[in-house]
Amino acid sequence: MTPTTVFKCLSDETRLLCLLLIRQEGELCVCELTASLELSQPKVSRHLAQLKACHLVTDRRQGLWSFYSVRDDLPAWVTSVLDTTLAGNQVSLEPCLRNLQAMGSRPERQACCD
Amino acid sequence: MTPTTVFKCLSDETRLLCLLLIRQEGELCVCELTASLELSQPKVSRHLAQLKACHLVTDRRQGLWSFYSVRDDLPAWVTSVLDTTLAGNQVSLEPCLRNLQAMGSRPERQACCD
DNA sequence: TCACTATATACGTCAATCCATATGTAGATC
DNA sequence: GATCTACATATGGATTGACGTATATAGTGA
Repeated sequence: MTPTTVFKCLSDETRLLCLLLIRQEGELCVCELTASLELSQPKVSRHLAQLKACHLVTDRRQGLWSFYSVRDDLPAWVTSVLDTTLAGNQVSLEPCLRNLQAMGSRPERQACCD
Repeated sequence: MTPTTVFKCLSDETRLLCLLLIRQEGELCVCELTASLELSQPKVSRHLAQLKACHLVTDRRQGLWSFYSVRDDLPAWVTSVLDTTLAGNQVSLEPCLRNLQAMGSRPERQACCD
């Protein structure tokens, strides 16, 4: 996991917002992210696939939903970069979080067995 | 200064290494960076121009040399991201730092008046 | 089995980005 | 002024990357 690879993942707005939202909420599924970001499903899905290919997130399947979360085995500096970015940019997440709150029927999480 | 803009700057290996080396050494000129990274002068110069356009570095002219340093008025989270990345990736700087040491006549710094 | 929902991927297109090479500019020295 | 050094920028080509649209897959429930 080279710094360049990591930053390339964070250099696209859709991917960065997905990652920060997932980090903030702990776990989110694709439909929550599309509602939150007001983006098309294929677009979100494609970027999540990239985040997964770069080993920044993992997914687990529960029924119809794919829940994504930030990997817990990341190098310390990567986690630190993520959390610092999250803390320093809460403002840009606010509209997304509002959309998430306003979302009708968010899928229920079951006890996870990743 | 949006996170996406910053990470786009850090997502190219040449730019990232330039930035980390500059941060580590405090101040470096173009010829020191080209020697350190073993890259062509136009390539280094072009990436430095991008870092400057993104407001991550400043330059000062001293005689023939242009000295670049990381801006000291960056948002706190940006500085933190930079220093965390630097601390977590010392290994990848080692060969560059060796080249820098081995460089023949490094330009002398004069008392700066940026 | 059939329909429905959530998600993933394939394809073609367009824009952004990086590079090498060549050339321009500015300061220093003779 | 002529020349040299350090640095900056312009150009054109090649690669990468993001997108919308269409389609495939997989799980659910009637």
